[in-house]
Amino acid sequence: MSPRTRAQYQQIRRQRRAQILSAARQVFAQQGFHDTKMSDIAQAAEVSQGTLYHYFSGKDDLFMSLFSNWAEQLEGTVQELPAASISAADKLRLMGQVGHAFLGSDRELLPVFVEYCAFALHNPRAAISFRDLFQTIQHSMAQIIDEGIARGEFKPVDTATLSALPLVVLDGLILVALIVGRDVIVPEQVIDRTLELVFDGLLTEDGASRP
Amino acid sequence: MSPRTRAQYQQIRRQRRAQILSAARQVFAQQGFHDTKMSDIAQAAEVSQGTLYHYFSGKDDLFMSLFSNWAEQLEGTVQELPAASISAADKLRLMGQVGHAFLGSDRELLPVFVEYCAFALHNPRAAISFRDLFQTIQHSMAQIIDEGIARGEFKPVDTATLSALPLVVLDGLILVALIVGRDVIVPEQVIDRTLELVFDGLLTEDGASRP
Amino acid sequence: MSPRTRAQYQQIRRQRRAQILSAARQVFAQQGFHDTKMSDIAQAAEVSQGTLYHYFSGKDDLFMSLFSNWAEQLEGTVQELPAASISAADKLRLMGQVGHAFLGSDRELLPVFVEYCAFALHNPRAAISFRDLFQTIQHSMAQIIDEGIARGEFKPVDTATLSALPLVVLDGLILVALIVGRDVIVPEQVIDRTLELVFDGLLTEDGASRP
Amino acid sequence: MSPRTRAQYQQIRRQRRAQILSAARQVFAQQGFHDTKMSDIAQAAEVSQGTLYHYFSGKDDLFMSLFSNWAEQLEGTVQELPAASISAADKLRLMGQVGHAFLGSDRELLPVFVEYCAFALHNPRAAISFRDLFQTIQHSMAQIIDEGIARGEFKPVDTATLSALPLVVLDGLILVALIVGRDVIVPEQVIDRTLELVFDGLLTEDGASRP
DNA sequence: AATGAATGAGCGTTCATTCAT
DNA sequence: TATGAATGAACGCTCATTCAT
Repeated sequence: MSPRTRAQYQQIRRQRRAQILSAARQVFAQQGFHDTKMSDIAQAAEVSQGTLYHYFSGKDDLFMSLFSNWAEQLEGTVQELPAASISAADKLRLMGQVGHAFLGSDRELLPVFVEYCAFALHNPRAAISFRDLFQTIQHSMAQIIDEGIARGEFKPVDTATLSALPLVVLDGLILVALIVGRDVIVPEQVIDRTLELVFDGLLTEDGASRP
Repeated sequence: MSPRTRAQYQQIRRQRRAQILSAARQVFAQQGFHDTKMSDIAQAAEVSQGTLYHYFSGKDDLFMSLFSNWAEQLEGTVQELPAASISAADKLRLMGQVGHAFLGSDRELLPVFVEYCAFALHNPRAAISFRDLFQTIQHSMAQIIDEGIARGEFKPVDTATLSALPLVVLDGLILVALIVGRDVIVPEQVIDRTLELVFDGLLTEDGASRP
Repeated sequence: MSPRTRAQYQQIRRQRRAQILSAARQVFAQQGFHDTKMSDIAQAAEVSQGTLYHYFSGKDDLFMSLFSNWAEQLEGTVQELPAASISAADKLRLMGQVGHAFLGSDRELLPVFVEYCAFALHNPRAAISFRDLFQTIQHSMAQIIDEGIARGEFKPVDTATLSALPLVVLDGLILVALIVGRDVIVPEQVIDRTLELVFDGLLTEDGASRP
Repeated sequence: MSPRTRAQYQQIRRQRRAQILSAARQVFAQQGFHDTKMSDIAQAAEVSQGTLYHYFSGKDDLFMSLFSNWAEQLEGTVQELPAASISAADKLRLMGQVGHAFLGSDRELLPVFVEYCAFALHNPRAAISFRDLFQTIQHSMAQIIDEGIARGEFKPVDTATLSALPLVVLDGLILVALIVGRDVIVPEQVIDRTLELVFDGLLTEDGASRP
């Protein structure tokens, strides 16, 4: 009877937006970006096609919002790492755990991630979004390494360059694992074995003797 | 106007096919797979659209042939590595050089490569082609590592798992470098620094003392 | 919060309606009928889209109401002309002044007027509205001419036909002036020179004496 | 069997283009620009929708080509007038005949013409095309008037301004006649009576002697 | 084999209108 | 009455592929 308040409208919009993003995630994951029709998403979200355009300016925007949403979460997790009160080596191990979690929890999003990379090649805004994620992770990684060096845990290394490795390796793993299959490559194992290898090379005698 | 021999016809066909593939490589590299029209390729190859279909069954086939052509060359190069009469460590260094070459020589193909990965997510034949490349490289890598271990150059490691690293890292580097730009990441440096790090951890005292 | 009287409600409604029509006039004038969205009008009028439909049955109705509003004013002005206590020739001159005023005062409405004509081609109700305007003007014009003939001011002419000229010329002028621009044609000059021509006659004595 | 020659292809294209334009003329005339779907035109032309786009870049282009085609013919006719070896007054009468012909021969195109004017309000290219037509006619008219003045047939008048009249009056007539109907206005009569009026002068000696 | 005109299913997007609150 | 979220039919345009010559 009485008209909805502004707050009620905001609530409705927030819910609908989440509902659409959720549906889009499922459909994009199953069918891929290019084989997904807006009508598919509308159907999955149980709204009309027109409604999609009240919340997103188009298919591209919807796709990018999906990525942004997810990237924010990952960034949040990674940014907390350097502040933990554990050794730098353990922080690296935690970074590996983040990789494990990433590969495991949102598994349906992994193909979407790959398509997003291809998408970003020809979409500057998407590229910027990706670069921000990369630099956030790189920054955390650099902090950890530098701390390790300062503490005498790690040998002195080219921090700027090596801090790129986490996302590089993770991306590569996702790519390869999705295409060749888990029967050919087990990404979690690659992460763990690589960390071990790196530790052998990175740790000082001091650091290596840690319990 | 003298009637051509069968051999001459085959020669002409081979040339035309190469001509089309070359044009496709340029156009795909510049515009991306999805933004490239068959008419664009026809124009670049200076043939009619119909002619494309005399040499390839469709756009997908053309795209996959492009990848296959290039993968064969890479496989050839990598397969020769294990047989070289140098130390295992040097073979790893050569593997790094192959990465450098890959990143440098066919730079225009790198975006195509990324798109091919996304393409392979939803195309089994393309996935198989990619897996073959992966396994070829992995196999060579495993031979080198095992040889290094057998010779006492390398510490004993999980060969099966670590031999996945070359393509994983290379793929990740291509992905990230293309999107975030060379001003943010220099893939060749990452390769070199990573190799150094790995050598520190991988080489035995014996191997490490090599010149 | 005291309950409004019926009269107050009607007053509010009248104001809102005028507010919407005013906004519509601006937007239609700037963007044209087909490029104007109901949401544009709602925004300009600072009401919601739904409110528009409380005052007008739809976009067409809004457009036609705009025209009617304006046509009524023009009709009122023209209908007063014949009763003026001046010579018939001066009444014609006044008719020219009305044209001037029309071209000058509501200049932003002129494109809307042209679009309304195109609109009326396929909308019978709009056509009737336009015809009423035409016939009102034609009727006044006929009265003036007949009066002039009766008084001996004018030669006897085909009143019924010539009385169509004012709106015909005015429409043509609006059309042409809007499209080709005022640097190519100055409609006020055309009106004045044409009136002079009509008053004086084009032919010299020689030309006038043609058989 | 043998491939078509370049000339054969040109022939095919010319025919198809004419075929499509002809169909478009009919459909646009019947349904109006905005109510005409490309599929309607395709159906009327007995080609597929895609074919339309091989010959025109879109609906707008098709519409404008229609106008251009027809304007060229009218321009051709009018441009020949000044060179005729008859009196200037007779040339004016011929100009009137052109108007008659215009109103009669392509009667189905008249509504399209009106819509084109509204279209040109918001399409610069269309406006230019219209302006070219206007100026061509104006130029011919100016030549005739100047010749008449030079010969002593006509009184000296403001040629530049009055030469705008033909298209202005014709446009106005088309507009009004189409909307109010031929039972209310007969455009040919208006042309003829107006020409008579212009030739003879409206005012009596008495009226003419007014200050 | 080569040509290029023709196809037509398909899709992203728009926007006037409706309706629950 | 006022709101604005929701609707969904509609349409212009694309482009990989086919086919007659």
